[in-house]
Amino acid sequence: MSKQVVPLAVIDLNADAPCCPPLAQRRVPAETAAVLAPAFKALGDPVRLQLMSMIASAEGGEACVCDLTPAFDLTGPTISHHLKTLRQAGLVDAERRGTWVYYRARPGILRQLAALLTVAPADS
Amino acid sequence: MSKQVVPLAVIDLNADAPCCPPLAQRRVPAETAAVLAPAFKALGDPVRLQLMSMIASAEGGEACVCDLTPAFDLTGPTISHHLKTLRQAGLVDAERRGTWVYYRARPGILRQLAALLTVAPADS
DNA sequence: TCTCTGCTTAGACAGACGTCAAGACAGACA
DNA sequence: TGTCTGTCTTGACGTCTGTCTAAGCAGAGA
Repeated sequence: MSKQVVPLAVIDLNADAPCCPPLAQRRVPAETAAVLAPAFKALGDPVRLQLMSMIASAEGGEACVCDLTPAFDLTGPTISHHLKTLRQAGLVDAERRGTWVYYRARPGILRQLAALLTVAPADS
Repeated sequence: MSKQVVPLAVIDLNADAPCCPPLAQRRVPAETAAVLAPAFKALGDPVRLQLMSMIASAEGGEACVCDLTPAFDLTGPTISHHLKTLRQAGLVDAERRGTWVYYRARPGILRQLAALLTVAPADS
């Protein structure tokens, strides 16, 4: 797992414009890879991928933990742990309002990742 | 790490057309998540992200292991291990020609992943 | 056939990850 | 204020991952 999350902020993960050219267009520099790989890693678990999707596709753009937890055969702490991983990867934001905690997706970084994976329309 | 790679082939990772609507549009079903998460996981390491980029952006669409290995401060077997991971995730293909082994990216699955991460242009 | 080069596989080890149980904390309501 | 509900944090345990060294396998050339 080559070390741990690098807290580099050289790349603005919240910017709307893609930070980097597509992966297939130019070689990704080591610094960029170190920043973006943790985000891919966070999406590399089926539970987190579904959580991310549930949050991003939720009405109003945010989802309550109380809605997320029952959707899985996992305990509350485990879901909380996965949500923390998504938060640390910069993929979601959390906010407590009263009893419940609400999670909201950060579209900026999703755009960065999508842009990086973009491939020319016809060359398969 | 929630078990191991699921060998499901319900989703055609080589199809050119996206298999699934964007993650932020509709909730990703468990089966889809189980198939696509390993691909994200494979990209979740800085070394593999760079390898993938070097292969996908190489002239002629393919890269020789002999060109990839010297680009990292890692031993040959370690690079070979990472390439195997990318291969098992369906992200690249390998072919031996004479003495050297060449790796080629599979644009289909990259398109699937990019499509899944696609976000509406303006909602951040 | 023999030897050399290049890549993969096998085995081992340290560290990270996924999961759970138990406890702590924050807010709502009587 | 006291209690209840709901969520997060902490600690522990088993498994997986990333890396290395050593060994094995496949072609090329003498």
